[in-house]
Amino acid sequence: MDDKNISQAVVSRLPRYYRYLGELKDSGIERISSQDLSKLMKVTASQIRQDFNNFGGFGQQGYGYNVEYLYEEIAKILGLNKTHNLIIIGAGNLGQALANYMNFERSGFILRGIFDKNPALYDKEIRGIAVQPVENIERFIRQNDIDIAVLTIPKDGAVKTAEILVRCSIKAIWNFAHVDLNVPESIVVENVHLSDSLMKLSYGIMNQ
Amino acid sequence: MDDKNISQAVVSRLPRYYRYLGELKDSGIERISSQDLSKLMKVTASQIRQDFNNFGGFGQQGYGYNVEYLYEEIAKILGLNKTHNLIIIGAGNLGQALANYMNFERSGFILRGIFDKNPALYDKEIRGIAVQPVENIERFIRQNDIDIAVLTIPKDGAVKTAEILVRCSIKAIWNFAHVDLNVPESIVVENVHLSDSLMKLSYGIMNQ
DNA sequence: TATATTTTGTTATTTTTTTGGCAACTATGT
DNA sequence: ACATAGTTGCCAAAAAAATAACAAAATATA
Repeated sequence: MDDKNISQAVVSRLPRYYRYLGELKDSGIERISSQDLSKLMKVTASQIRQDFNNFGGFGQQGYGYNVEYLYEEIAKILGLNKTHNLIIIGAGNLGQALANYMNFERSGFILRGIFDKNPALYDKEIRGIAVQPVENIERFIRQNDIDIAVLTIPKDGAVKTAEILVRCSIKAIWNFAHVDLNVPESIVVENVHLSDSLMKLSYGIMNQ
Repeated sequence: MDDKNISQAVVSRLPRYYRYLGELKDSGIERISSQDLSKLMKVTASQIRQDFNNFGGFGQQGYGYNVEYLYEEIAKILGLNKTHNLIIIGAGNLGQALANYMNFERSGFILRGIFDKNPALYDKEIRGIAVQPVENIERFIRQNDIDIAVLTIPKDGAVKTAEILVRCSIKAIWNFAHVDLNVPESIVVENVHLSDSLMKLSYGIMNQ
């Protein structure tokens, strides 16, 4: 199904398709054509068909796409039918916000542990999970089958912590630190550089 | 300086250049060639030169680029030499995290107000700024020269609030809600869809 | 049932983005 | 002062991405 080399551009668009299809499904729409979806999403119908056809033919001529079926297929492509255990490293404002904010369980991402280097936080519980010392990270990952580490610590700590995560053979890092992590190709890194995003917004203001 | 139509791909890379140049500057490096920078950043030297040349010739043959000069020029391109007044709408976990987390002032983004619809938060102060009722938004924006609204509320509220922001002629919206805002072209919208990002990460795990 | 309409999957074309190549110019060393 | 090595800015080529076009197949309609 998920073949050779799908371009990053295509993958980036999948979550948006998934979001729109979810909304269509929730509002009881059974089928949709690429043309109707293109109007809704403000992209070309051609792009929609091209994107889906990277993963196989999900539609039917003269009919269009079955919303629920397509929704489920995209979920599979994105791996949302599997569950992932994750830990948050850095229990500061952002770490706590992510722990509370994201509806992890509902979407298959299960928060298993929270870590910080500040002892003042060790008696604190977030969503029923106690904050642990960072020294425990390595053992915890190995013992609890953790796939994903969320890095919400300052950049110096992030680089050092990434080295630990590499040693534990973590599968993926969701990196909120303002630094590029240098890890082997086999480890997935998804960066969320909020300051980069704000700078792009600033550029946008400057240029109409 | 900021000419006709710079592609979004180029603009997206500017904050990363800015980050690397800042680090070079802080470590006392005076000059750098596109080739050395390309090794550091793991992109091609050709792309670096092309990107910079979209905005003018910042380098010198046989010398390279002066780090501090280039750093400042990129700051200007991104509009970081100007200050922007912003408000946060939604004082939940994420809104509070952003208020505390981002070093707004240092980077020219000045937090002027925080709004929420929950009265329980109105006596609360975040970074010395009291949380206000959302009913105040329109007047506050007009009276305090607000450029940017940060939307950290659920999607239903976000769509309705965006309509208010359009009426106030806000310049830009930093949107953390899981919905695409439908606003006039003249208003800059920068989306941070965290769940999209997590889905991309999930896809990455699936496909090695 | 026959016909017109809709709509996909796929190939072809166009556009955009990235990379390569090089003349012109600068710095440095002798 | 001169030669050598380094480096940009820009143009050309290549690669990638987006869009258009259309045959084939299904649905809808009369």
